[in-house]
Amino acid sequence: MEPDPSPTAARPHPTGGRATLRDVARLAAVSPKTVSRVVNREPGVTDAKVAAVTAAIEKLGYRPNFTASSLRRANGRTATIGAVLENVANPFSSALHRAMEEVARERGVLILAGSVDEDPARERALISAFAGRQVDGLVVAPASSNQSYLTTEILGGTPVVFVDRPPVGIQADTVLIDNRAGARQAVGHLIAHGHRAIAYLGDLSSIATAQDRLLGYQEALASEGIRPCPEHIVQDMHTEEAAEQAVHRLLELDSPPTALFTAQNLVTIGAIRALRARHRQHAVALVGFDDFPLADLLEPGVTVVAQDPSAMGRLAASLIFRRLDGESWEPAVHEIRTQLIRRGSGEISAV
Amino acid sequence: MEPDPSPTAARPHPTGGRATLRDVARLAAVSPKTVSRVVNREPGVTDAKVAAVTAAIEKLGYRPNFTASSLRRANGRTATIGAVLENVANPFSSALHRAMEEVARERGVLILAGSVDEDPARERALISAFAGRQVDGLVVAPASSNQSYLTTEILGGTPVVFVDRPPVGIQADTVLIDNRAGARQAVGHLIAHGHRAIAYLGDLSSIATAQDRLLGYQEALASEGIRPCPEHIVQDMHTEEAAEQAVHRLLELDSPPTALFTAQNLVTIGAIRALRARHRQHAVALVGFDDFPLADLLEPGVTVVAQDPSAMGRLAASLIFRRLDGESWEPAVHEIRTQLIRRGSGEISAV
DNA sequence: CTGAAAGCGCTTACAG
DNA sequence: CTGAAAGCGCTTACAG
Repeated sequence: MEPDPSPTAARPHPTGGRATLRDVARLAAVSPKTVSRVVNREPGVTDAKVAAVTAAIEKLGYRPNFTASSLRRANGRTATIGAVLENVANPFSSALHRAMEEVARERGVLILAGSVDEDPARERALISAFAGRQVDGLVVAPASSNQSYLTTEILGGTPVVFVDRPPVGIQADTVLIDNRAGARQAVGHLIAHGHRAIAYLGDLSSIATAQDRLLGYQEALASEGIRPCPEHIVQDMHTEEAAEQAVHRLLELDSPPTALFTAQNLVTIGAIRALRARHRQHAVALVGFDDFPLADLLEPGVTVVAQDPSAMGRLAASLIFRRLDGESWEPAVHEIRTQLIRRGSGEISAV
Repeated sequence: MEPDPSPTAARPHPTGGRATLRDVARLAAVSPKTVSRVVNREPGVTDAKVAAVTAAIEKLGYRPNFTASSLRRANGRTATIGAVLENVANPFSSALHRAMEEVARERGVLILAGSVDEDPARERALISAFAGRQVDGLVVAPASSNQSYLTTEILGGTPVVFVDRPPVGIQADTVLIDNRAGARQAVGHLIAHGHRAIAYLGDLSSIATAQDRLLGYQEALASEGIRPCPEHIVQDMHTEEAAEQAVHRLLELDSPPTALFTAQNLVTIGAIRALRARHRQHAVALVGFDDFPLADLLEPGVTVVAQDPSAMGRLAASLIFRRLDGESWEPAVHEIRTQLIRRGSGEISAV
């Protein structure tokens, strides 16, 4: 049995489906080429024909098929770029997305976005789906351990920019936070407030940014001649709950830390929950990596090293567009600076 | 001057650009149709030809042009749906987006998303750009005052679902929060805690949801025989700052409210800032409409009437897909229930 | 099991 | 100023 057409789905056109440029041409009694001229606002069509074509377009409810035109058009551009994000719903990714959209909109370009959720298979599937839809460029926050499979796209002339994490096995423009410097800044701030027993709580150690933040932590301590207690370094937490448990365990140690450096968003939140549960939020210092909404409304306010996802997104998008405009340069790494925001939790002094 | 090709952009194919199905056919010494069969995993091709084609694909770095194939394919589907959101970076929109993505991914469908920012012109521009790219369906959180211009799309057979706000001037599936009932629930909760002087603080009165929330507020009061003080009703706030100012003014009235019903997210945050600044957060009760991250970590925790954007997004996407699968029904409004979450701020009793 | 011809909706490259 | 022919990369509808 044929599926019933929707009751509201009357067909304005006898052949079913939408009106085409040809239909408009027929109704306006001109050639397809003339309709094309009118649609694309090319000059040199008599007013009478423009009027006839416009009327026919109106009458048939004709909408140009941009997809078909880009197949034939000289540059073949689809005016679409793909954004491979960690998770469109998390504040960092969605700020990136929004900033890219802003830059893209000025050029009439749309964004196709998708979430990877740290799944390498999904990274590849998304990129392949985007490539299949002929995106003009690709902004990728990589999750897999190697992106050399993208060589084909880059060789084919599609600009690719990596954000947040560096690519492996391939050269391409990359927009990163200076994670090491940011972590040094955070930990240095705690040291300046008299802390020496500073714990590191970080995300999956497989993630490059987590590795860099741990490095920065170690460097900051080393530069002050502090040797971190191995028990104070906790890695591989990817949820609030894991971080919460870890902080509980840390505070039950014989020599608990007096300060925490929480190297990722969810880890920061989890740590705050644990401190709250123990009524220690005004006693144990905390600096988090990555800002989050309402951090200033908590008590104490949460001191963070803030990233600037909007700046990253804007830069990533503009690199894409500059390449599409024909500019050319050797792929480079762009590092966006972090900013320490003092709100209280990081200014608790060691006793 | 011709733009220089990027130094890394060597051309694997003599004609420049990417390899096509034809190139593969030539290299594998088969017809284009056979390559098409292999690419689409159609049965009935000899192993030898499959191997030859696969090798050629590999050698040339061939990627099928899905856009071109959908132009010719019987159903013409692009496996893409468009999401017209308020702002991809706000938590409500991004939760909607994410939920739609989840449903879409199961079917290999991608999401094209864009932000309207309450600008009617952008709503139309986005929808037109999506339609031009032949999206299979459209999920729209409308900002303009009339959506009848979408009639053409719906008549053309493109499923359209409205979310968060009802469409005007057109019949289509719509997924809403029960704003009136939610507001009644919030205000009823405050009344149950002894409050009679309850302020309403709401978003732009031009927005349908804001109107419904005000109605719910008025109904809840009326049902208890309470007549609201006109000065306690403040509308048309669209930023945190505006809400903050408004709360300051309310608390300086001769008869200030003892409780606040903040009918939107940013308004809630702004109100909390004002209460904090006056150290009144434990004295003035507050119930917000719409949940937000960390609401439970503030002091007091923020009592809210929560919407369920994930449920809305899932439902909206599945309605699109059911229509695409050929199901048919009269357009209907689906109301998703709200949920009161008690966290402290709403349980402060009137003195 | 395989392929030649036609065509999806549009633009290019011409010719008049 | 206008249009007929060819073709973008692919699939359809056939024929063998």
